[in-house]
Amino acid sequence: MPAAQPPRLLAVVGPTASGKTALGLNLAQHYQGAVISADSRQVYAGMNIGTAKSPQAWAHEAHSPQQADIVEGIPHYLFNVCAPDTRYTLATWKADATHVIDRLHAAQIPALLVGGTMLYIDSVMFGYELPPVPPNDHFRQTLIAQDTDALYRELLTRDPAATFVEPHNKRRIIRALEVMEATGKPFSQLRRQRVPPSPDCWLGLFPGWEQLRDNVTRRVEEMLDAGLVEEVARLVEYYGEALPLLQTLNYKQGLALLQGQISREAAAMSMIAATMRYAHRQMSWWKNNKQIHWLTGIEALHLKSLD
RNA sequence: CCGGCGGUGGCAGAGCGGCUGAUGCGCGGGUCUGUAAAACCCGUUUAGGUAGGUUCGACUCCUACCCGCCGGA
Repeated sequence: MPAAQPPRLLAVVGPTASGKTALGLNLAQHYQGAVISADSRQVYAGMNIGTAKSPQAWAHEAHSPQQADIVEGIPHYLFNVCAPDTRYTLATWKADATHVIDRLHAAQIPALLVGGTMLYIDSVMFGYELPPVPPNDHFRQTLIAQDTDALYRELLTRDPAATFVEPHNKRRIIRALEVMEATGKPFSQLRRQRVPPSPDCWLGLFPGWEQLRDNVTRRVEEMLDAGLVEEVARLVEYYGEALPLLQTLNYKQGLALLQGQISREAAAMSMIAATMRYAHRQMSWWKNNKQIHWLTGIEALHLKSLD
């Protein structure tokens, strides 16, 4: 629970369409804080409607990560910080978020980490120390053609403790090999390095599956009405239909709709199903985090009187 | 009305006269340290239109009927 003392760093998590954006905004207004979006897709300029960005934060041009978009008077960081054809990963986000948090703390401004990208939030809240190994496209390309089983055997040969890497998850196996290639150290060792869990507060918002489905259903219609297909058309025009980000939830269906492959009704149904699936994965992740104080939507409405 | 083709799990869709009837999707659960709205793993408990027949044994062969699609009168 938020105390009378303003938090330095508060994570507001919850599945997509749970209402956490509104909750985060309310809390930020209450504490006179700033919001940092912890969302792997909202970082992209030009991906506005399908990522459920607040209309006030819609943008087609990227700006500096240190610059905030203002929503209802509250600074929101890490929206629109790169173009859809650039690589922006966990490490990029963590570095940007850390800089913003440091600056906010220096100015005594509470930072509210609001978003649904589980790994991103954990990276900051648990202080992940990521191996300083940027993606090596050449290295990856040479391995991607190889047999997954052979790559896995090589991984275990080089690092017998790396059994937490799943045998068929080629992407992760290659990443582990990439890190070892660059550092010469076992991947399992590097992964364990982390600072003690942050004492800061976690707030979770989950209104229940039925309510969530209602929210999602409504939001999908709103996205289509707001011009999701036009947004997709714009992305296709600028970056081509092979843009990997077009495989993102909502954009994938928007593309199919744009190309006349499915009806609007079918697109909406598919969007709802995909979003609910994502929500399940999110909840599955947070289930293990005992630090989260879970709220339902109704409790969240009364938060202002809780301090 | 005649002829042809087809009816398999929630959906799509294979093989086979006898061994647990694939596989994909969906659904449920899970993993997670540089693609994470990604990637990967596990599960989904007696699924063969109906009625007969042939056979030691039929989802598989035969007959009739029902239903669907195509073509012809």
